[in-house]
Amino acid sequence: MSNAPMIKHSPSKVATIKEVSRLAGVSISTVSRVLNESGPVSEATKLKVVEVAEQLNYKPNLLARALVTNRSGGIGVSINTIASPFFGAMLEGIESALTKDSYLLVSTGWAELERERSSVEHLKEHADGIIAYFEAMQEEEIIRLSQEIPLVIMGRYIFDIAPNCVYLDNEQGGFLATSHLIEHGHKRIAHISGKLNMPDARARLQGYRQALASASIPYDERLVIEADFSELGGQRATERLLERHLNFSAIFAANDQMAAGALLSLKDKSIRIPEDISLVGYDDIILARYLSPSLTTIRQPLREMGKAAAQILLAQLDHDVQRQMEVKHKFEAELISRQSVKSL
Amino acid sequence: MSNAPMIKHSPSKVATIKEVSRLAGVSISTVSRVLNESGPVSEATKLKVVEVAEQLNYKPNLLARALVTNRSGGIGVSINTIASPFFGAMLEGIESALTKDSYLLVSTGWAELERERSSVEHLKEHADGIIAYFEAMQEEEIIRLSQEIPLVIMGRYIFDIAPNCVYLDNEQGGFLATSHLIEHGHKRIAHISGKLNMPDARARLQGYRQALASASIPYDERLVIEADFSELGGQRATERLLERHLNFSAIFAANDQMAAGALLSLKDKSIRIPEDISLVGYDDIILARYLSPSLTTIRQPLREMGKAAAQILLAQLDHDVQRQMEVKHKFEAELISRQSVKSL
DNA sequence: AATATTAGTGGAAACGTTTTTACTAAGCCA
DNA sequence: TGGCTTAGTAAAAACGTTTCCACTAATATT
Repeated sequence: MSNAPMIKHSPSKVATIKEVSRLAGVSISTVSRVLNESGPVSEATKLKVVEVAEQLNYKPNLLARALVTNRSGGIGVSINTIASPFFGAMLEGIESALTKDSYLLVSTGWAELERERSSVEHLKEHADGIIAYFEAMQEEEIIRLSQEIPLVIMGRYIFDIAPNCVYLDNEQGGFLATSHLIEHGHKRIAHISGKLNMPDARARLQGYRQALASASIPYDERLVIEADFSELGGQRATERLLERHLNFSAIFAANDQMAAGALLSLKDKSIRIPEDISLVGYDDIILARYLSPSLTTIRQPLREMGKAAAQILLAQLDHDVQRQMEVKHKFEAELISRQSVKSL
Repeated sequence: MSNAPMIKHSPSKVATIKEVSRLAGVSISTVSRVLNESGPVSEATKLKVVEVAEQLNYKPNLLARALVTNRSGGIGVSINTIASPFFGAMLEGIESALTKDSYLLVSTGWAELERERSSVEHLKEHADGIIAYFEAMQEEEIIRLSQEIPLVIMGRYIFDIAPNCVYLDNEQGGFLATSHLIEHGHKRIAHISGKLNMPDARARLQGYRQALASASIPYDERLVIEADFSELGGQRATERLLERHLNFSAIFAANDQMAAGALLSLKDKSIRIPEDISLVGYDDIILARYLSPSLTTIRQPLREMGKAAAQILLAQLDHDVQRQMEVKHKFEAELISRQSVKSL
């Protein structure tokens, strides 16, 4: 390393509005008016100012601007984890909706209450508004939080702050998945649910029950098992399910990761998919396409939802209630049919 | 929506340092000294100030602080895309190294020159320093950029700014992958490389050649084909490779996505893996574990590398050259052995 | 013709901090 | 005892903007 080159940082004195005003022979306020188009300026001075600004390569100091306008442009996003196709897609959607002078600020909460709290606390100090996917935090706390800073909640419907929620119709999604299996002749359908303290998990289970009911299939609670949305959880749940000897012909897992776990367990026991047991997941993460067999699943329009969340937040920051309402809040799930389901 | 509740934002006047000073009966500067421990203060006043600050729930306005210190705390990260296990892991590593008063600012460049430029241009205005993974941007431009703002480059070694590079020894990685195949008795080994204008791709190819040479296997350029790091590219490359009828028994693909594409192509032609052809990928993205057969691959310690990049940048921002040098810059690849390789 | 509006401009306040400078009183060394 | 350092504090400058206010000159309105 001793022969490694040293990097010289040219201090490169950046031009301030003051220098622009001096060189253009006008006042600071006039420069500001020209650059922000915030007041009447004669064509001649406008030209002059723009020319000088260009020549000096003047870039307004965003910190100074932020201080006086009390708007930094930061949009904070709090999610469970970054390295997941689920949140990744959401983030991409959010980023796609950002305006030129806003920027994306990411912080992870790891689905733990304390970390979700500190994540959001941190964002509160730096961002103008927050988009959050909370897993651990309870409604009451979220509502309180939304009184302190503009907040859009993803993946969850909370009545008190409904205009600030972007969510999937999970009941419809659960219904869709289960109906798909029923249409393929399945009657004994197991369900691996997520943690039932989460509204998402409850809604999917509800959709499952609805679909059964619509087809006049009796609900058997022994066919339903609660797991934790993780791959390992899916594995364990499947094993316990098999131990019950309930003779089911299909499984609907409340997310793809659990479905992947189920797949591993079944393969382990030499149970063939879809010949012996059909499998449906939920989320359509990238993985689903690559599993073998590829996984039939429910797709959430995550990018669109992320985009909507950002649009709602930006509208709210502009106090544009109209625009905020016009954005779509409730999204519909879609069934992606692949190879893990077979007709009985 | 007409019955949707309205959210009332309590303006919740936040306390300023001025009010703290008034209530504590001291000057503003004293408050600042207490809170930043930046000067001598008597025990008595210290206590008083802390008490009042606590009582008012005083939080310094970070924008004001940033203006005067000329440090926002923002760490900008420019990457190809967020929704990928590769960059996701990197981001997690970066986030893990951030201090309490720095925050993560993410922007995507989509591997296109223009977008990489605007991404970084945007970050320059908001962040104190930047960590970037550039795919399209050329060395010369990167070097110039690094003179304008503290910049750490990931996944690439650039001599002129070596102390600011965090990268994998890709030659060693290519060597590892190829040697693994050779150890399993393979002699005719094809290589699907990435775009060869990228140093990573060149280094991996170089490692491949080194391994062949070490085993005294002659290099056959017809066994090497250039693709673009994408799944589809891997598919096409495999098909072209097969058309050449070169009778190879193994493929080393320069990343997992191309390996996944190769897998699809081979399955399509009813070629069995690993019985007929062995396959090694590179990167160990999550996908690799789930492919069928699961993919033997080369792992980059992405989290560690992201963490190192952040540490280097933070050290540099603190003008701590010592600390900056102590962080590891060059990382070693590791072979992850799974089911896609079989002895001949 | 008198008055009200408006375009166009500059000066200065304000945003909420950190930091520099200046001052006082006390302790120390010679 | 007299000058020198130092702890402890306050006042004020500085950071670089936006925005409010005041002013002039020109134009429009009555």
